[in-house]
Amino acid sequence: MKQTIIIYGLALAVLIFLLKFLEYRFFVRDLSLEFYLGSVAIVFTVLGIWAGLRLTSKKTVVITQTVIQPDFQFDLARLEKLGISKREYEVLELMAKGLSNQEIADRLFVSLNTVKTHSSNLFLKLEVKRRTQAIQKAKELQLIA
Amino acid sequence: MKQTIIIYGLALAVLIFLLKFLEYRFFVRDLSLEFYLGSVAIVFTVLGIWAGLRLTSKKTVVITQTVIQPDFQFDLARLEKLGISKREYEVLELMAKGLSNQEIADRLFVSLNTVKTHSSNLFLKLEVKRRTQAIQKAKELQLIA
DNA sequence: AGCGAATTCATCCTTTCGGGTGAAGGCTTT
DNA sequence: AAAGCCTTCACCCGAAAGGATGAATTCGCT
Repeated sequence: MKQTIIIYGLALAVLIFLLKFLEYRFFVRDLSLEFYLGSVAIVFTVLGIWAGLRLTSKKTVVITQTVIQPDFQFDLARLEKLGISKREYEVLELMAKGLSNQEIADRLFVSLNTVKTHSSNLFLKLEVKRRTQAIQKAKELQLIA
Repeated sequence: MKQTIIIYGLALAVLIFLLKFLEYRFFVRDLSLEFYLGSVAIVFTVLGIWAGLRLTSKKTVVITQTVIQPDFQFDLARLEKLGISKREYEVLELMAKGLSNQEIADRLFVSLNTVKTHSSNLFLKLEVKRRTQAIQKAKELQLIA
């Protein structure tokens, strides 16, 4: 979250700079105000869409590999029984990929503290003490692949 | 999709109307251009974010799939190629079971420092940075079950 | 006997984890 | 409106993990 704001802020600064630059360099004021506003609107719409995408992007990596597999089915009932939320599950997935809390935070666009909260709750719900055990147990319970 | 575009268009129209209205009613031109632009930027950023969310929140289906390897066999050649020693391998195994360094030390009857040395060397040889990654990579390489 | 690898342990230091607590805002249900 | 859960974030603190380096001992092999 903090990172996203920072990036957005930087982009904003750059854009403002560009606008002022254009304003003084090419006398944009001479152009119609509507055109000016339109440009700004378009740019920020795109920026907004980008931010929106970043904030909700979820990489769905499909591992394709042959071999007969006894289909792993997403046991939602099991998740609910343990009271694991969607966000916590996302953290669990990334955790199982070997990412550090900071890396998970960056990927989910939340703060490190948030990830720590989620992981702590995860450990409680999975009744484990460490992330390595959480990964193990999650695999045993077929919560993750 | 279509609905989103329509709503976006309507919102756009309303905004334009509002802007023109403000412009003529309250002489917004007298306000600083920066303020005017800022408002537009903010509004369209929000609109963009909203649109981005609408366009992507359709359905994030997570396709998970397990891939189990046929029979696992101890590939000693692979171990040697990586230069992983017996002791390091033992540490790796216990590590993969979710044990802490201290627990591994107790189980192997060595000191904590020794385990840390082994694990550090393991990380170097497996070219990873954390134990979770080491476990992953070891499984990929079929070094462990 | 000697060389090299493996094993063991240590110290110092930094980073990462994890526990505990509090809190704010959003969303849902009652 | 109130209650409850989810999500987010913050702060503090201690434990665990990891990096760098040095060193002693043992073991296998020539």
